[in-house]
Amino acid sequence: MSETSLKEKVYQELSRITHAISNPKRMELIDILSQKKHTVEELSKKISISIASTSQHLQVLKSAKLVETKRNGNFIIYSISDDSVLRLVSSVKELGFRKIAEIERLINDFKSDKNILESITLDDLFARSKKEKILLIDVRPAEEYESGHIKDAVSIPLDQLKKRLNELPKSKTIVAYCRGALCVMAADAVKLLQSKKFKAIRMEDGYVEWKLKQQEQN
Amino acid sequence: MSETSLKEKVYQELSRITHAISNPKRMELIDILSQKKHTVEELSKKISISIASTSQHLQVLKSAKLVETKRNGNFIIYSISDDSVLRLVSSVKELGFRKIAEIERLINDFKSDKNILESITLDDLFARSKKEKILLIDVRPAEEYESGHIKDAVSIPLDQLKKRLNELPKSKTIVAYCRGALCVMAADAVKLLQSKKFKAIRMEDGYVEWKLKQQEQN
DNA sequence: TTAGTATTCAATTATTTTGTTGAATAGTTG
DNA sequence: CAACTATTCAACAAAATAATTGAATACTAA
Repeated sequence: MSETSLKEKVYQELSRITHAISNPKRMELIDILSQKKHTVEELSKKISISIASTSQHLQVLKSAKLVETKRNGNFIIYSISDDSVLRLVSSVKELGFRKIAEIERLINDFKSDKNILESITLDDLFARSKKEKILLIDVRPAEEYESGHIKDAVSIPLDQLKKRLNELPKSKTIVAYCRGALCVMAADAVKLLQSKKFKAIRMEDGYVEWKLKQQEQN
Repeated sequence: MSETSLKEKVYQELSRITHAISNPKRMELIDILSQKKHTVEELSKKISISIASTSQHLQVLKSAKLVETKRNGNFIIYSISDDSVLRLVSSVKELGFRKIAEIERLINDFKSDKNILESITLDDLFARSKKEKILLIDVRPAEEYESGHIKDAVSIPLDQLKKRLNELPKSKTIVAYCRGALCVMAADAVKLLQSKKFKAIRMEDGYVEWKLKQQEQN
């Protein structure tokens, strides 16, 4: 009797974790925080709901220990609490991208809307970098790069790319990445570069995927 | 505009997956199905709610593509749809066992209630099996063993153990496993064996954990 | 075809969740 | 200390969820 009760409590606690990301806005919050720390106000703007609502969502995430807070001056900064959260989200995405026809359809629509053609994965990048000279560029906003980036990547935020083309070599293949499969910045960068006769290609994996891969190998 | 809308739809679909396991009963269903296929009626008994409710929960899981069905005679058999579901659940548990104080407390209560003392992990098992002679026994019900088991494990369901002690050697270390960290059968087996002067120890990982580990290595 | 049975559907009720607005709070900074 | 401000709390309405019971369905098997 007390046995089943204990068991039920454990399932209850476990489902509290998944409950925390069972809401689209909270899932989006976690995804945004995976890239970089943010204040409540910033997050509220990004997910387009009121500050009070955002705060409530963040508290759900916090009570499930998925995010943590730190004060900085007047602001409270939210961040992902642990890399195991990244793994959790990554496995949800894996399942979603693989099994849910609706998501596959959405991603294909997204790609064709944006004229996203060829792309490589992290594994492809490693393989190619052994055979040819590659320049890896991170086209996310500079703050996100500073908060963490793939080894050997150079920061060239998308909005600076046009002005900084002279920094880039025509002899190397340029690989651009941003926030992952659903981010359009790297594709835009590649389109610009290709129109200027650079050898450029998009990588669909981002910093988070690289970080998780690093850990696997240790 | 259509960009954010697409993004929102993706988060909505992703959260549908986590929503599916954001309920204790459904989490338990997935956990039960991780061991073995079941009919609706069997599942209903195991989670102690009505058949109609169980059916409805199963349909939520099915629409999120976490489980799938197959007819067998009069019965409809539910099973986990894909190993990526096991990975998802495993990452939820990892996060839960690591970060949620409440779960840690519950597990410790559980262990002390059951007098569960020493236990080893799969990694420990591999290491020890190179140094000494080990007999690995699977004490789950025979059906679960038949549905899948750790390589080289011998099936001795807990309720048969007493009668089959003569099959077991006193020279080897006996390692018993069942369904994982929250399953008490292996602990009971070890207690019985130790009282009969066997060298016995419990392994906290189960078949699911082993299966996921196998895949990692390929 | 008919009887039988496992499962699903429908309708209902109690409970929980989401998002809003406006007030309260806590902590910083001058 | 006092003013300021980012964040959280409280109260509410609308919507969604979980579980039950009883009826309907879909399939099997004789």
